[in-house]
Amino acid sequence: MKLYNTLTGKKEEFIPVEPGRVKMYACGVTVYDHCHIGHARSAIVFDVIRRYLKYKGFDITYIRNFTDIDDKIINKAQEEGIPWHDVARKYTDSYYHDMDRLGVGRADVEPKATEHIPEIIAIVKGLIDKGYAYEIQGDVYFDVGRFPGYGKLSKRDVDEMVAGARVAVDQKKRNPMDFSLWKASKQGEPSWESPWGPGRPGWHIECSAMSLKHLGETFDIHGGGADLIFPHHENEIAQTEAYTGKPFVQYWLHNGFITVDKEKMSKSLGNFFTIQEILNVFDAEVVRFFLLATHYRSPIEFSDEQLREAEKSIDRYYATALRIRSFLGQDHSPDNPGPDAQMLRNMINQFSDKFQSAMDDDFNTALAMGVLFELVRAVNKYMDNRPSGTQAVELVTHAQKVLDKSGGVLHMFKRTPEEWHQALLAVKQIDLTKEEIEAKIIARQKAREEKDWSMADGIRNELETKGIILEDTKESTIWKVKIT
RNA sequence: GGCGGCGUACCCAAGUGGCUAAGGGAGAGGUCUGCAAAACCUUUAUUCAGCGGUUCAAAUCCGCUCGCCGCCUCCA
Repeated sequence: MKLYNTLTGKKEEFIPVEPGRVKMYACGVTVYDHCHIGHARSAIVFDVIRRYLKYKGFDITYIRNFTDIDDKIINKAQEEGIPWHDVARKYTDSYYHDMDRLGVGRADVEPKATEHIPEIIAIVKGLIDKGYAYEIQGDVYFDVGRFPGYGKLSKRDVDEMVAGARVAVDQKKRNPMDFSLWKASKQGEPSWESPWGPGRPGWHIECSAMSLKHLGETFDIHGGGADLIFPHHENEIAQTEAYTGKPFVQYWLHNGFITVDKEKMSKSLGNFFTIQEILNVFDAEVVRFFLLATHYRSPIEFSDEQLREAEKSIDRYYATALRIRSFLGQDHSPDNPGPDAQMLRNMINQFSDKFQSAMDDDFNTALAMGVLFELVRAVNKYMDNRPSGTQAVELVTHAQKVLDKSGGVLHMFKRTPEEWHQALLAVKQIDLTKEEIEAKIIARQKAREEKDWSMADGIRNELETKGIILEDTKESTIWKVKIT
């Protein structure tokens, strides 16, 4: 298995520190607002990576943190006139609500910064003792000049950064690049007692404290959005390695951004769509598909059109799933494996290898989904010839199994076709119940038996104007939500 | 200014040295169907932003040019 390591700038063979075990940490969110689709991307990408590593048989420990104390949370608390911890709780709840809907699994440990204050203080103290940090008027800064590897992740040179610095230099710092480990609290701000007086953690130290506590000094994978490379992850490396004297992380993984009109979606530009907004119009699985149809490091342009295409693809999958089920439920007395049996058998045999080699290549979910849809087409083609008999049943059952298994890794295609259409009924706000539709189908069926085509077509057209498509098969008539 | 990345068909998107350049959407034609829809088949890139180079061989490596984006400030 190869993965692209930001630290080396290359795809590398994945060798965990401890054979068979993977320790992974992904930066979560600062809980000061609702999550947007960019947060969803990061969460889903690492969710899939986690699931795939598990599928490969690794014993994985996955940590994803919450930053629950921060300037933005304090500001939000002032804006809303509520205590800061209520802000944190409110948006933590919102995060869970969104992620549960998107099928993002809970991490093994989901630590919060405020639950690790003693650990944070211990590290800050240790860094001061070792001469890597200094205290001024209750603030503690990391002395970047003392850490020779500074810039190795983001490929930056400290002197050049200082020369090009766009941010006002804090006079208290020895070096403009030095960053906060501990911040003295102002009057009325949340604070914790520390050897440097009342204060709160700096911006990066929490991740060091939490990963150290839950994963140890050196672990395998650390992930997050590409915007965290600098300064967040660079600073994490500096403070953690300075503190432990050991390598911090083996593989750094960073997901690309979501763009709108080619520009990065971000809070400051205001060009973002919250997860809730999108889930009002599209099913969660559509969002998941949309995000996984592109390699995780590439930018994704956000658009309704792309989401609609994702919706069509999923619909195609469930249409096939329905066909498979009805095929398997049929009478299979004549033994006729059909002309494409060998072709399908070959496809199935190759499928798992192709799927895995796609995923093994830096988690290429886009390619993996291509492989999946190749098999979908092959199964449809096979069933088109109306094969029958035990061999045919065995083949189609096998195809269904391998599709299910790889769908499980992506955490998609888990529902029944009925559940999918039921979900679409809700999300498209179609003013018909399943029962009403089924009653119409029965009425139409009667008309069809009487060869009253105008009546039958009238019912079909009536449903179509309401967004429901009818499809007549040999066995029955099925309904689907119209996708445009 | 420094560093990094991207540019593949009408659209989205895999492919990073060598079999016919995946897959999806859209369009066109066909099979099937009471008619449809779905499904399937055929079709849409002798070509991968442009130019030059390396090589027996390049979309893939190197150089230059053009265009776009990201990070350098909180940011997934």
